[in-house]
Amino acid sequence: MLKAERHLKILDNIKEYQKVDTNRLAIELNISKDTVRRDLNELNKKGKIQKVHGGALLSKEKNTHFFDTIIYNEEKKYTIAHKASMLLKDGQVIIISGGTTNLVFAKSIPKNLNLTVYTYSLPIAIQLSQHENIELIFIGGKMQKNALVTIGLDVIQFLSNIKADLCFLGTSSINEEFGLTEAGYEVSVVKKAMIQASDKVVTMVTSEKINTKMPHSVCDLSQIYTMITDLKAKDPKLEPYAKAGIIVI
Amino acid sequence: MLKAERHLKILDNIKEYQKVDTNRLAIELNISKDTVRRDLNELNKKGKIQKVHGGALLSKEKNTHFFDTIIYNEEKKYTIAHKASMLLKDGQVIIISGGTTNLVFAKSIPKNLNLTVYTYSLPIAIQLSQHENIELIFIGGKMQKNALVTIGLDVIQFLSNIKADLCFLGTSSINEEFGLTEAGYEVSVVKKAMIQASDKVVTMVTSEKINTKMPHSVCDLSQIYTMITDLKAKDPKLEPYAKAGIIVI
DNA sequence: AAAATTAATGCAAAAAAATGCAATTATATT
DNA sequence: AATATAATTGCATTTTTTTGCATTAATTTT
Repeated sequence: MLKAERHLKILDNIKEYQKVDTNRLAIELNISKDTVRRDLNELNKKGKIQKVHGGALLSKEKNTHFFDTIIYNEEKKYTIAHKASMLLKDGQVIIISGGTTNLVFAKSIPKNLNLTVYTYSLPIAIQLSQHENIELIFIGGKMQKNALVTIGLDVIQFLSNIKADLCFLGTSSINEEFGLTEAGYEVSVVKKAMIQASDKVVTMVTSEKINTKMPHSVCDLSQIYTMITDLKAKDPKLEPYAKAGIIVI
Repeated sequence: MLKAERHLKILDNIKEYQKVDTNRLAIELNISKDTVRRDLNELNKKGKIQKVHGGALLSKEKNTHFFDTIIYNEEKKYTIAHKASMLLKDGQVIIISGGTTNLVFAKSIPKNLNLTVYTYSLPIAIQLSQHENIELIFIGGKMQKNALVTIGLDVIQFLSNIKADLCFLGTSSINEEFGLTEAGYEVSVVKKAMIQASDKVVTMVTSEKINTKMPHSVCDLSQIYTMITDLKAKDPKLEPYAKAGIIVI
Protein backbone atom coordinates (compact mmCIF):
# COMPACT_ATOMS: atom_id res chain seq x y z
CA MET A 1 0.00 0.00 0.00
CA LEU A 2 1.21 3.48 -0.86
CA LYS A 3 2.03 5.88 1.87
CA ALA A 4 -0.21 8.56 0.42
CA GLU A 5 -2.98 6.00 0.28
CA ARG A 6 -2.52 5.15 3.92
CA HIS A 7 -2.74 8.79 4.81
CA LEU A 8 -6.05 9.07 3.05
CA LYS A 9 -7.35 6.01 4.82
CA ILE A 10 -6.27 7.34 8.15
CA LEU A 11 -8.02 10.60 7.47
CA ASP A 12 -11.16 8.79 6.44
CA ASN A 13 -11.01 6.71 9.54
CA ILE A 14 -10.51 9.66 11.79
CA LYS A 15 -13.37 11.51 10.22
CA GLU A 16 -15.64 8.58 10.85
CA TYR A 17 -14.71 7.87 14.45
CA GLN A 18 -13.39 11.31 15.51
CA LYS A 19 -10.28 9.49 16.67
CA VAL A 20 -7.86 6.75 15.80
CA ASP A 21 -5.61 4.69 17.95
CA THR A 22 -2.21 3.57 16.95
CA ASN A 23 -2.62 -0.12 17.61
CA ARG A 24 -5.83 -0.53 15.74
CA LEU A 25 -4.42 1.24 12.71
CA ALA A 26 -1.31 -0.91 12.77
CA ILE A 27 -3.46 -4.02 12.62
CA GLU A 28 -6.04 -2.74 10.16
CA LEU A 29 -3.50 -1.36 7.72
CA ASN A 30 -1.12 -4.20 8.36
CA ILE A 31 1.94 -2.08 9.10
CA SER A 32 4.11 -1.57 12.12
CA LYS A 33 3.20 0.79 14.90
CA ASP A 34 6.25 2.83 14.06
CA THR A 35 4.95 3.55 10.62
CA VAL A 36 1.57 4.46 12.00
CA ARG A 37 3.20 6.88 14.36
CA ARG A 38 5.24 8.39 11.58
CA ASP A 39 2.12 8.76 9.47
CA LEU A 40 0.23 10.39 12.28
CA ASN A 41 3.08 12.76 12.94
CA GLU A 42 3.22 13.80 9.33
CA LEU A 43 -0.49 14.43 9.16
CA ASN A 44 -0.23 16.32 12.39
CA LYS A 45 2.49 18.53 11.02
CA LYS A 46 0.25 19.33 8.09
CA GLY A 47 -2.50 20.26 10.50
CA LYS A 48 -4.84 17.58 9.21
CA ILE A 49 -5.16 15.80 12.53
CA GLN A 50 -4.24 16.37 16.10
CA LYS A 51 -1.71 13.87 17.43
CA VAL A 52 -2.18 12.72 20.98
CA HIS A 53 -0.67 10.02 23.13
CA GLY A 54 -1.93 6.72 21.83
CA GLY A 55 -3.38 7.96 18.56
CA ALA A 56 -4.87 11.08 17.07
CA LEU A 57 -8.00 13.19 17.08
CA LEU A 58 -9.85 15.20 14.52
CA SER A 59 -8.04 18.45 14.00
CA LYS A 60 -9.92 21.17 15.76
CA GLU A 61 -8.64 23.56 13.14
CA LYS A 62 -11.78 23.99 11.15
CA ASN A 63 -11.52 24.27 7.42
CA THR A 64 -13.22 27.56 7.03
CA HIS A 65 -12.81 27.83 3.32
CA PHE A 66 -16.00 29.03 1.87
CA PHE A 67 -15.95 26.34 -0.77
CA ASP A 68 -16.89 23.68 1.69
CA THR A 69 -18.45 25.97 4.23
CA ILE A 70 -21.62 24.91 5.81
CA ILE A 71 -23.61 28.00 6.50
CA TYR A 72 -24.86 27.74 10.03
CA ASN A 73 -28.33 29.05 10.67
CA GLU A 74 -28.89 29.32 6.98
CA GLU A 75 -32.62 29.74 7.48
CA LYS A 76 -32.20 32.65 9.81
CA LYS A 77 -29.76 34.23 7.46
CA TYR A 78 -32.18 34.05 4.58
CA THR A 79 -34.79 35.72 6.74
CA ILE A 80 -32.37 38.50 7.55
CA ALA A 81 -31.13 38.81 3.99
CA HIS A 82 -34.62 39.21 2.70
CA LYS A 83 -35.41 42.01 5.11
CA ALA A 84 -32.12 43.69 4.29
CA SER A 85 -32.73 43.66 0.58
CA MET A 86 -35.88 45.68 1.12
CA LEU A 87 -33.75 48.61 2.24
CA LEU A 88 -32.11 48.83 -1.13
CA LYS A 89 -33.04 51.43 -3.68
CA ASP A 90 -31.87 52.13 -7.19
CA GLY A 91 -28.76 54.22 -7.42
CA GLN A 92 -27.51 53.63 -3.91
CA VAL A 93 -23.90 53.19 -2.99
CA ILE A 94 -23.41 50.53 -0.34
CA ILE A 95 -20.61 48.79 1.51
CA ILE A 96 -20.92 45.15 2.46
CA SER A 97 -18.70 43.52 5.06
CA GLY A 98 -17.67 39.88 5.12
CA GLY A 99 -19.24 36.81 6.68
CA THR A 100 -21.84 34.30 5.67
CA THR A 101 -24.80 36.48 6.56
CA ASN A 102 -23.62 39.02 4.05
CA LEU A 103 -22.96 36.31 1.52
CA VAL A 104 -26.55 35.22 1.74
CA PHE A 105 -27.59 38.84 1.56
CA ALA A 106 -25.53 39.40 -1.58
CA LYS A 107 -27.21 36.41 -3.14
CA SER A 108 -30.63 37.81 -2.43
CA ILE A 109 -30.11 41.29 -3.84
CA PRO A 110 -32.70 41.70 -6.60
CA LYS A 111 -31.11 41.36 -10.02
CA ASN A 112 -32.79 44.45 -11.43
CA LEU A 113 -31.43 46.94 -8.91
CA ASN A 114 -28.76 49.39 -10.02
CA LEU A 115 -26.28 49.65 -7.18
CA THR A 116 -22.70 50.50 -6.54
CA VAL A 117 -21.27 48.01 -4.09
CA TYR A 118 -17.99 48.10 -2.22
CA THR A 119 -16.81 44.89 -0.61
CA TYR A 120 -13.63 43.34 0.67
CA SER A 121 -14.91 39.78 0.69
CA LEU A 122 -13.90 37.45 -2.10
CA PRO A 123 -16.98 35.19 -1.87
CA ILE A 124 -19.26 38.18 -1.94
CA ALA A 125 -17.46 39.66 -4.91
CA ILE A 126 -17.90 36.41 -6.75
CA GLN A 127 -21.54 36.34 -5.91
CA LEU A 128 -22.10 39.91 -7.00
CA SER A 129 -20.19 39.46 -10.22
CA GLN A 130 -23.24 37.53 -11.33
CA HIS A 131 -25.42 40.58 -10.97
CA GLU A 132 -25.60 42.47 -14.24
CA ASN A 133 -26.60 45.80 -12.82
CA ILE A 134 -24.25 46.13 -9.93
CA GLU A 135 -21.17 48.25 -10.21
CA LEU A 136 -18.77 46.31 -8.07
CA ILE A 137 -15.67 47.69 -6.44
CA PHE A 138 -13.38 45.36 -4.62
CA ILE A 139 -11.39 46.79 -1.77
CA GLY A 140 -7.90 45.38 -2.10
CA GLY A 141 -5.25 44.56 0.44
CA LYS A 142 -3.62 41.66 2.20
CA MET A 143 -5.81 38.58 2.07
CA GLN A 144 -6.78 36.74 5.17
CA LYS A 145 -6.81 33.29 3.65
CA ASN A 146 -9.19 31.51 5.94
CA ALA A 147 -11.94 34.12 5.83
CA LEU A 148 -11.15 35.19 2.25
CA VAL A 149 -11.38 38.86 3.06
CA THR A 150 -8.81 41.59 2.76
CA ILE A 151 -7.60 43.35 5.86
CA GLY A 152 -5.04 45.85 6.95
CA LEU A 153 -3.98 49.37 6.20
CA ASP A 154 -4.80 49.32 2.52
CA VAL A 155 -8.40 48.53 3.31
CA ILE A 156 -8.67 51.28 5.90
CA GLN A 157 -7.11 53.79 3.61
CA PHE A 158 -9.36 52.88 0.75
CA LEU A 159 -12.42 53.17 2.94
CA SER A 160 -11.33 56.58 4.17
CA ASN A 161 -11.69 57.89 0.64
CA ILE A 162 -15.20 56.80 -0.14
CA LYS A 163 -18.65 57.83 0.90
CA ALA A 164 -21.55 55.41 0.79
CA ASP A 165 -25.23 55.65 1.57
CA LEU A 166 -25.46 52.45 3.56
CA CYS A 167 -23.14 49.95 5.06
CA PHE A 168 -24.24 46.43 5.87
CA LEU A 169 -22.43 44.91 8.79
CA GLY A 170 -22.65 41.27 9.59
CA THR A 171 -21.96 41.32 13.28
CA SER A 172 -20.53 38.81 15.68
CA SER A 173 -21.94 40.44 18.79
CA ILE A 174 -24.34 43.13 19.83
CA ASN A 175 -24.93 44.33 23.32
CA GLU A 176 -27.14 46.96 24.83
CA GLU A 177 -24.34 48.48 26.81
CA PHE A 178 -21.28 48.03 24.59
CA GLY A 179 -22.82 48.20 21.14
CA LEU A 180 -21.17 46.19 18.39
CA THR A 181 -18.11 44.20 19.29
CA GLU A 182 -15.86 41.84 17.36
CA ALA A 183 -13.69 38.84 18.13
CA GLY A 184 -10.78 40.00 15.99
CA TYR A 185 -9.01 43.32 16.33
CA GLU A 186 -8.30 43.82 12.66
CA VAL A 187 -11.88 43.22 11.64
CA SER A 188 -13.05 45.68 14.27
CA VAL A 189 -10.81 48.36 12.79
CA VAL A 190 -12.07 47.71 9.29
CA LYS A 191 -15.66 47.92 10.45
CA LYS A 192 -15.01 51.22 12.15
CA ALA A 193 -13.69 52.54 8.88
CA MET A 194 -16.76 51.23 7.08
CA ILE A 195 -18.99 53.08 9.49
CA GLN A 196 -17.02 56.27 8.98
CA ALA A 197 -17.47 55.92 5.25
CA SER A 198 -21.25 55.53 5.35
CA ASP A 199 -24.22 57.73 6.03
CA LYS A 200 -26.24 55.01 7.67
CA VAL A 201 -25.26 51.77 9.33
CA VAL A 202 -27.32 48.60 8.97
CA THR A 203 -26.37 45.74 11.23
CA MET A 204 -27.49 42.18 10.66
CA VAL A 205 -27.50 39.89 13.66
CA THR A 206 -28.70 36.35 14.08
CA SER A 207 -30.73 36.03 17.25
CA GLU A 208 -28.28 33.93 19.20
CA LYS A 209 -25.75 36.74 19.03
CA ILE A 210 -27.97 39.31 20.61
CA ASN A 211 -26.73 40.44 24.00
CA THR A 212 -23.31 38.88 23.62
CA LYS A 213 -20.01 40.68 23.86
CA MET A 214 -16.58 40.33 22.27
CA PRO A 215 -13.27 41.95 23.15
CA HIS A 216 -12.97 44.56 20.40
CA SER A 217 -15.37 47.46 20.18
CA VAL A 218 -16.74 48.57 16.83
CA CYS A 219 -19.32 51.22 17.64
CA ASP A 220 -22.04 51.97 20.12
CA LEU A 221 -25.74 51.75 19.52
CA SER A 222 -26.16 55.43 18.72
CA GLN A 223 -24.28 54.96 15.47
CA ILE A 224 -26.56 52.22 14.24
CA TYR A 225 -29.45 53.23 12.06
CA THR A 226 -31.12 49.91 11.36
CA MET A 227 -30.85 46.51 12.99
CA ILE A 228 -32.02 43.39 11.25
CA THR A 229 -32.53 40.07 12.98
CA ASP A 230 -34.35 36.84 12.30
CA LEU A 231 -36.78 37.66 15.08
CA LYS A 232 -39.95 39.60 14.74
CA ALA A 233 -39.55 43.32 15.16
CA LYS A 234 -41.67 43.27 18.29
CA ASP A 235 -39.73 40.53 20.02
CA PRO A 236 -39.04 41.62 23.61
CA LYS A 237 -35.36 40.81 23.18
CA LEU A 238 -35.13 43.68 20.75
CA GLU A 239 -36.92 46.22 22.83
CA PRO A 240 -33.82 47.81 24.37
CA TYR A 241 -32.38 48.41 20.94
CA ALA A 242 -35.51 50.02 19.65
CA LYS A 243 -35.52 52.20 22.73
CA ALA A 244 -31.99 53.28 21.94
CA GLY A 245 -33.32 54.77 18.74
CA ILE A 246 -32.48 52.02 16.30
CA ILE A 247 -34.94 51.08 13.61
CA VAL A 248 -35.46 47.41 14.35
CA ILE A 249 -36.90 45.23 11.61
CA MET B 1 2.65 0.65 -27.56
CA LEU B 2 2.41 4.36 -28.08
CA LYS B 3 3.03 6.73 -25.27
CA ALA B 4 -0.34 8.41 -25.64
CA GLU B 5 -1.98 5.01 -25.54
CA ARG B 6 -0.20 4.16 -22.33
CA HIS B 7 -1.27 7.39 -20.79
CA LEU B 8 -4.89 6.63 -21.52
CA LYS B 9 -4.56 3.20 -20.01
CA ILE B 10 -2.96 4.61 -16.93
CA LEU B 11 -5.73 7.14 -16.54
CA ASP B 12 -8.35 4.44 -16.97
CA ASN B 13 -6.61 2.33 -14.44
CA ILE B 14 -6.33 5.07 -11.91
CA LYS B 15 -9.96 5.95 -12.29
CA GLU B 16 -10.94 2.38 -11.62
CA TYR B 17 -8.77 1.74 -8.58
CA GLN B 18 -8.30 5.34 -7.31
CA LYS B 19 -4.59 4.60 -7.41
CA VAL B 20 -1.87 2.95 -9.39
CA ASP B 21 1.42 1.58 -8.29
CA THR B 22 4.53 1.75 -10.35
CA ASN B 23 5.45 -1.91 -10.24
CA ARG B 24 2.07 -3.23 -11.21
CA LEU B 25 1.90 -0.87 -14.17
CA ALA B 26 5.35 -1.87 -15.32
CA ILE B 27 4.27 -5.50 -15.43
CA GLU B 28 0.81 -4.95 -16.86
CA LEU B 29 1.96 -2.63 -19.60
CA ASN B 30 5.15 -4.55 -20.10
CA ILE B 31 7.48 -1.60 -19.89
CA SER B 32 10.22 -0.65 -17.50
CA LYS B 33 9.55 1.05 -14.21
CA ASP B 34 11.48 4.02 -15.48
CA THR B 35 9.03 4.57 -18.27
CA VAL B 36 6.12 4.20 -15.91
CA ARG B 37 7.63 6.80 -13.68
CA ARG B 38 8.19 9.11 -16.58
CA ASP B 39 4.60 8.62 -17.69
CA LEU B 40 3.29 9.30 -14.23
CA ASN B 41 5.38 12.41 -13.94
CA GLU B 42 4.08 13.72 -17.20
CA LEU B 43 0.49 13.13 -16.22
CA ASN B 44 1.19 14.72 -12.91
CA LYS B 45 2.62 17.79 -14.57
CA LYS B 46 -0.57 18.12 -16.52
CA GLY B 47 -2.57 17.87 -13.35
CA LYS B 48 -4.34 14.70 -14.41
CA ILE B 49 -3.09 12.60 -11.54
CA GLN B 50 -1.30 13.12 -8.31
CA LYS B 51 2.12 11.51 -8.24
CA VAL B 52 3.17 10.04 -4.93
CA HIS B 53 6.00 7.84 -3.77
CA GLY B 54 5.42 4.43 -5.24
CA GLY B 55 2.72 5.34 -7.71
CA ALA B 56 -0.01 7.89 -8.14
CA LEU B 57 -3.46 8.79 -6.90
CA LEU B 58 -6.49 10.33 -8.47
CA SER B 59 -5.88 14.04 -8.63
CA LYS B 60 -7.99 15.62 -5.97
CA GLU B 61 -9.06 18.42 -8.27
CA LYS B 62 -9.45 21.23 -5.83
CA ASN B 63 -11.12 23.04 -8.64
CA THR B 64 -13.44 25.56 -7.22
CA HIS B 65 -16.85 24.91 -8.67
CA PHE B 66 -17.21 28.65 -8.94
CA PHE B 67 -14.83 28.74 -11.81
CA ASP B 68 -15.24 25.56 -13.69
CA THR B 69 -14.69 27.56 -16.79
CA ILE B 70 -13.65 25.74 -19.86
CA ILE B 71 -10.00 26.35 -20.35
CA TYR B 72 -9.06 26.33 -23.99
CA ASN B 73 -5.76 24.76 -24.87
CA GLU B 74 -5.54 23.36 -21.39
CA GLU B 75 -2.68 21.06 -22.36
CA LYS B 76 -0.58 23.89 -23.68
CA LYS B 77 -1.30 25.95 -20.64
CA TYR B 78 -0.14 23.22 -18.29
CA THR B 79 3.07 23.00 -20.25
CA ILE B 80 3.58 26.72 -19.93
CA ALA B 81 2.58 26.81 -16.29
CA HIS B 82 5.07 24.16 -15.41
CA LYS B 83 7.91 25.98 -17.09
CA ALA B 84 6.86 29.18 -15.39
CA SER B 85 6.81 27.63 -11.95
CA MET B 86 10.46 26.72 -12.36
CA LEU B 87 11.34 30.39 -12.35
CA LEU B 88 10.03 30.78 -8.84
CA LYS B 89 12.27 30.96 -5.83
CA ASP B 90 11.64 31.27 -2.13
CA GLY B 91 11.11 34.77 -0.93
CA GLN B 92 10.23 36.33 -4.24
CA VAL B 93 7.62 38.98 -4.72
CA ILE B 94 5.63 38.47 -7.89
CA ILE B 95 2.70 39.98 -9.72
CA ILE B 96 0.35 37.78 -11.66
CA SER B 97 -2.01 39.14 -14.26
CA GLY B 98 -5.38 37.66 -15.15
CA GLY B 99 -6.42 35.06 -17.68
CA THR B 100 -6.67 31.33 -17.75
CA THR B 101 -3.01 30.72 -18.45
CA ASN B 102 -2.20 32.45 -15.22
CA LEU B 103 -4.93 30.55 -13.45
CA VAL B 104 -3.34 27.29 -14.45
CA PHE B 105 -0.01 28.74 -13.45
CA ALA B 106 -1.33 29.68 -10.02
CA LYS B 107 -2.58 26.16 -9.60
CA SER B 108 0.82 24.72 -10.35
CA ILE B 109 2.84 26.85 -7.99
CA PRO B 110 4.55 24.44 -5.60
CA LYS B 111 2.85 24.42 -2.24
CA ASN B 112 6.06 24.70 -0.29
CA LEU B 113 7.28 27.96 -1.82
CA ASN B 114 7.19 31.09 0.26
CA LEU B 115 6.07 33.88 -2.02
CA THR B 116 4.40 37.22 -1.89
CA VAL B 117 1.91 37.43 -4.70
CA TYR B 118 0.01 40.42 -5.99
CA THR B 119 -2.93 39.78 -8.24
CA TYR B 120 -6.03 41.54 -9.43
CA SER B 121 -7.81 38.41 -10.59
CA LEU B 122 -10.55 36.93 -8.45
CA PRO B 123 -10.14 33.34 -9.67
CA ILE B 124 -6.41 33.48 -9.13
CA ALA B 125 -6.88 34.89 -5.65
CA ILE B 126 -9.17 32.04 -4.79
CA GLN B 127 -6.77 29.52 -6.17
CA LEU B 128 -3.88 31.00 -4.24
CA SER B 129 -5.84 31.17 -1.03
CA GLN B 130 -5.36 27.42 -0.98
CA HIS B 131 -1.61 27.86 -0.75
CA GLU B 132 -0.52 27.96 2.85
CA ASN B 133 2.79 29.67 2.26
CA ILE B 134 1.77 32.43 -0.06
CA GLU B 135 1.27 35.93 1.22
CA LEU B 136 -1.49 37.12 -1.00
CA ILE B 137 -2.31 40.73 -1.75
CA PHE B 138 -5.34 41.51 -3.81
CA ILE B 139 -5.24 44.65 -5.87
CA GLY B 140 -8.60 46.27 -5.49
CA GLY B 141 -10.60 48.44 -7.81
CA LYS B 142 -13.58 48.36 -10.09
CA MET B 143 -14.46 44.83 -11.09
CA GLN B 144 -14.76 43.86 -14.68
CA LYS B 145 -17.46 41.29 -14.21
CA ASN B 146 -16.94 39.07 -17.21
CA ALA B 147 -13.21 38.63 -16.69
CA LEU B 148 -13.41 38.78 -12.90
CA VAL B 149 -10.48 41.14 -12.65
CA THR B 150 -10.21 44.63 -11.26
CA ILE B 151 -9.28 47.47 -13.57
CA GLY B 152 -9.05 51.19 -13.60
CA LEU B 153 -7.27 53.94 -11.79
CA ASP B 154 -7.17 52.29 -8.40
CA VAL B 155 -5.30 49.37 -9.84
CA ILE B 156 -2.79 51.59 -11.60
CA GLN B 157 -2.23 53.62 -8.52
CA PHE B 158 -1.74 50.59 -6.34
CA LEU B 159 0.73 49.13 -8.77
CA SER B 160 2.67 52.35 -8.87
CA ASN B 161 3.48 51.89 -5.21
CA ILE B 162 4.91 48.40 -5.26
CA LYS B 163 8.08 46.80 -6.48
CA ALA B 164 8.16 43.15 -7.41
CA ASP B 165 10.86 40.79 -8.60
CA LEU B 166 8.86 39.24 -11.38
CA CYS B 167 5.65 39.84 -13.16
CA PHE B 168 3.87 37.11 -15.04
CA LEU B 169 1.87 38.35 -17.97
CA GLY B 170 -0.57 36.18 -19.77
CA THR B 171 -0.59 37.76 -23.16
CA SER B 172 -3.13 37.92 -25.90
CA SER B 173 -0.66 38.80 -28.65
CA ILE B 174 3.03 38.98 -29.25
CA ASN B 175 4.67 40.28 -32.35
CA GLU B 176 8.25 40.71 -33.40
CA GLU B 177 7.73 44.25 -34.47
CA PHE B 178 5.15 45.59 -32.04
CA GLY B 179 5.92 43.57 -28.94
CA LEU B 180 3.03 42.79 -26.60
CA THR B 181 -0.37 44.07 -27.56
CA GLU B 182 -3.81 43.73 -26.04
CA ALA B 183 -7.39 43.72 -27.26
CA GLY B 184 -8.67 45.99 -24.51
CA TYR B 185 -7.34 49.41 -23.71
CA GLU B 186 -7.84 49.20 -19.97
CA VAL B 187 -6.03 45.91 -19.67
CA SER B 188 -3.15 47.30 -21.67
CA VAL B 189 -2.81 50.16 -19.24
CA VAL B 190 -2.83 47.84 -16.25
CA LYS B 191 -0.19 45.65 -17.81
CA LYS B 192 2.01 48.64 -18.46
CA ALA B 193 1.77 49.47 -14.79
CA MET B 194 2.63 45.90 -13.86
CA ILE B 195 5.75 46.07 -15.98
CA GLN B 196 6.74 49.32 -14.35
CA ALA B 197 6.35 47.73 -10.96
CA SER B 198 8.56 44.73 -11.68
CA ASP B 199 12.23 44.08 -12.14
CA LYS B 200 11.73 41.41 -14.74
CA VAL B 201 8.87 40.61 -17.05
CA VAL B 202 7.86 37.06 -17.85
CA THR B 203 5.36 36.66 -20.63
CA MET B 204 3.41 33.47 -21.21
CA VAL B 205 2.05 32.92 -24.68
CA THR B 206 0.29 29.96 -26.23
CA SER B 207 1.73 29.17 -29.61
CA GLU B 208 -1.24 30.25 -31.68
CA LYS B 209 -0.85 33.79 -30.40
CA ILE B 210 2.69 34.19 -31.53
CA ASN B 211 3.08 36.75 -34.28
CA THR B 212 -0.39 38.20 -33.86
CA LYS B 213 -1.22 41.80 -33.15
CA MET B 214 -3.91 43.65 -31.23
CA PRO B 215 -4.81 47.34 -31.16
CA HIS B 216 -3.37 48.40 -27.81
CA SER B 217 0.33 48.34 -27.17
CA VAL B 218 1.70 47.06 -23.86
CA CYS B 219 5.45 47.02 -24.28
CA ASP B 220 8.08 46.18 -26.84
CA LEU B 221 10.29 43.17 -26.84
CA SER B 222 13.21 44.86 -25.16
CA GLN B 223 11.28 45.04 -21.91
CA ILE B 224 10.62 41.34 -21.80
CA TYR B 225 13.04 39.22 -19.85
CA THR B 226 11.60 35.74 -20.31
CA MET B 227 9.09 34.34 -22.75
CA ILE B 228 7.36 31.05 -22.08
CA THR B 229 5.45 29.14 -24.71
CA ASP B 230 4.21 25.62 -25.18
CA LEU B 231 6.72 25.16 -27.97
CA LYS B 232 10.24 23.95 -27.57
CA ALA B 233 12.76 26.62 -26.89
CA LYS B 234 14.48 26.03 -30.16
CA ASP B 235 11.39 26.21 -32.29
CA PRO B 236 12.09 28.41 -35.31
CA LYS B 237 8.98 30.46 -34.60
CA LEU B 238 10.69 31.68 -31.49
CA GLU B 239 14.00 32.54 -33.05
CA PRO B 240 13.26 36.23 -33.63
CA TYR B 241 12.37 36.64 -29.99
CA ALA B 242 15.52 34.97 -28.80
CA LYS B 243 17.47 37.19 -31.14
CA ALA B 244 15.81 40.20 -29.59
CA GLY B 245 17.49 39.24 -26.35
CA ILE B 246 14.61 37.47 -24.65
CA ILE B 247 15.25 34.30 -22.69
CA VAL B 248 12.97 31.88 -24.46
CA ILE B 249 12.03 28.71 -22.64
C1' DA C 1 6.89 4.19 42.81
C1' DA C 2 6.67 0.22 39.75
C1' DA C 3 4.79 -1.72 35.73
C1' DA C 4 2.96 -1.20 31.32
C1' DT C 5 2.29 1.25 27.39
C1' DT C 6 3.54 4.55 24.02
C1' DA C 7 7.06 7.60 21.77
C1' DA C 8 11.44 9.00 20.02
C1' DT C 9 15.87 7.92 17.99
C1' DG C 10 19.43 5.75 15.40
C1' DC C 11 20.32 2.25 12.22
C1' DA C 12 20.24 -0.86 8.31
C1' DA C 13 17.87 -3.18 4.53
C1' DA C 14 14.82 -2.57 0.87
C1' DA C 15 12.38 0.04 -2.35
C1' DA C 16 11.74 3.91 -5.18
C1' DA C 17 13.35 7.90 -7.61
C1' DA C 18 16.69 10.71 -10.01
C1' DT C 19 20.43 11.01 -13.20
C1' DG C 20 23.39 10.24 -17.01
C1' DC C 21 24.13 7.51 -20.97
C1' DA C 22 23.64 4.80 -25.06
C1' DA C 23 20.71 2.39 -28.25
C1' DT C 24 16.64 2.55 -30.63
C1' DT C 25 12.72 4.65 -32.75
C1' DA C 26 10.14 8.40 -34.63
C1' DT C 27 9.91 12.81 -37.13
C1' DA C 28 11.41 16.28 -40.06
C1' DT C 29 14.29 18.00 -43.80
C1' DT C 30 16.83 18.03 -47.74
C1' DA D 1 15.25 7.85 -50.12
C1' DA D 2 18.74 9.40 -47.29
C1' DT D 3 20.08 12.20 -43.68
C1' DA D 4 19.75 14.93 -39.77
C1' DT D 5 17.31 15.91 -35.67
C1' DA D 6 14.68 15.02 -31.84
C1' DA D 7 12.19 11.92 -28.79
C1' DT D 8 11.77 7.66 -26.39
C1' DT D 9 13.25 3.93 -23.77
C1' DG D 10 15.91 0.77 -20.87
C1' DC D 11 19.96 0.19 -18.13
C1' DA D 12 23.54 1.22 -14.66
C1' DT D 13 24.61 4.13 -10.93
C1' DT D 14 23.76 7.22 -7.26
C1' DT D 15 20.63 9.40 -4.11
C1' DT D 16 16.62 9.65 -1.49
C1' DT D 17 12.70 7.71 0.89
C1' DT D 18 10.51 4.34 3.41
C1' DT D 19 10.14 1.01 6.89
C1' DG D 20 10.83 -2.28 10.66
C1' DC D 21 13.64 -3.26 14.52
C1' DA D 22 16.31 -2.44 18.68
C1' DT D 23 17.20 0.69 22.21
C1' DT D 24 16.19 4.39 25.12
C1' DA D 25 13.09 7.92 26.84
C1' DA D 26 8.67 9.56 28.13
C1' DT D 27 3.91 8.97 29.63
C1' DT D 28 0.12 6.66 31.58
C1' DT D 29 -1.81 3.29 34.65
C1' DT D 30 -1.88 0.52 38.54
